[in-house]
Amino acid sequence: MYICQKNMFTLSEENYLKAIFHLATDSKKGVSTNAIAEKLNTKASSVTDMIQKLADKKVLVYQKYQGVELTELGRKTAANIIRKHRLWEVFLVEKLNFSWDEVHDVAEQLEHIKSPKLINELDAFLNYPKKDPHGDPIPDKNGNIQVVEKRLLHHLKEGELGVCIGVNDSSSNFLKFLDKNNIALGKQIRVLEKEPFDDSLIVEVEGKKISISHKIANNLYIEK
Amino acid sequence: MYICQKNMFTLSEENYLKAIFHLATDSKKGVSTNAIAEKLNTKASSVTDMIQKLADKKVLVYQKYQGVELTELGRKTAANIIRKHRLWEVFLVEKLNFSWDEVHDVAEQLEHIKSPKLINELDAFLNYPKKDPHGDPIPDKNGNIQVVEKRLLHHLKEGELGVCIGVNDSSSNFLKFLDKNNIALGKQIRVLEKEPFDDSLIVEVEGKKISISHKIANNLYIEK
DNA sequence: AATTAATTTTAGTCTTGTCTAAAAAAATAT
DNA sequence: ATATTTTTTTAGACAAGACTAAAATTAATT
Repeated sequence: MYICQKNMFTLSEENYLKAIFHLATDSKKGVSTNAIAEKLNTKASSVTDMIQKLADKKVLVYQKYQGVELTELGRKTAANIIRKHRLWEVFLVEKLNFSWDEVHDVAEQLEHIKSPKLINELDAFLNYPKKDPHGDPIPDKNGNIQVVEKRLLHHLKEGELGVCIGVNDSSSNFLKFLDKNNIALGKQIRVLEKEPFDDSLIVEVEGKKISISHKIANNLYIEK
Repeated sequence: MYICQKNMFTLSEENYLKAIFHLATDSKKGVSTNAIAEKLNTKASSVTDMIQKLADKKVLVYQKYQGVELTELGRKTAANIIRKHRLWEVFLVEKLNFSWDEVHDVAEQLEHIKSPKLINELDAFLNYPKKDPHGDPIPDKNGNIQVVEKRLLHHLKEGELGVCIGVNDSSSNFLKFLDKNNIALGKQIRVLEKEPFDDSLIVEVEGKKISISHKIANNLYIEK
């Protein structure tokens, strides 16, 4: 009978799994070595080393020069890390007075704490939240993630109204911009004008007109 | 002008500092290489390597063959880790339904999370607790630890009564034994008999007589 | 199809933190 | 005071995870 390894994955391995998971849901294709390297701020050669190791551990399938794909085990493991990350984010915002632009770095550390009881109790303590402070769905215990129907603000037509339900970028700078302009999850946004020259928008939020650059409109999700 | 390193100490370095801190308060003398090795379940040669590194970082003073002593910086750093450990223990017990014998391993991980805001907010959220679930004092922000006056149950005389205020050993087995016998922090214990042959005691807790071995009596603190 | 460009892998090195075995120093015993 | 035991340090090795530089493979162009 096998004894299950206590700390199944190292910190590094977990970060690779998470990165590959995110890249895979973005592209629906095999994930390339370079893409992983860029996401993790490391070098392609380091990635090659690690994905060989992860392939040995059966969390992904790897063919030389062909990128990687997560196995079911790999997906579940990654989803569990993301579950922990997002639950901690909820905790930080709801219980410890963090704002949504402050949580990422701390959650990045907390997501690696190993204790099933801890995360289940935290889930209960927070009343089983379904979304994190950025509107992202929290995977359940089994690694299933609810699919959120959404589109980018950029894709709304002139005159259309939508409710902000998420962000594509969780960087502090972006989130602070949104705060400054009174844009938050649940707020209504109406596109008044679309400027074809630079793809910027004039939108109305809570009665105020503001100008929104293409980059901003491309990182803000509106309910479908 | 110097830029202060963000993650000043590695996981290993923090564990060494904590171990040395605990050994130093126990013995009031210089801490020996072997003692550190035993505490950390490692080898003396590894300890020598690490204490040289920590001496370079000015957190301890090291003289070949003479053991080590923490500097003020070293003490503060260690106290801060212990502060985090104990605050997390309070959180786990008070908010997440952990029992006092379940918290140690998880707190051992959580104590290494780097975020001053996190720990200050946690402190406030828990209403600035002064003791952890095992009765140990929680260091303040500046690394000061309140000295708790106490003595071992073993040192009570026949007929003496005392209030249980702490444990010397936080192992799950010991704490479960205490639970089983209704011994908890704040409970009164009276020594009825002392058996000289094996140093065991007959004590009364909540009206019940129980027999306590020397080892138990040597790990239970009574208020002074 | 052949050449160039980009991506990926290999080979070899480095750092951190650990280990074993052997040497050196200190403590203890005779 | 000398011999023995214990403790501590040194020397050399190893694994994980990262890096650089060079080689191999695939993709893109002409």
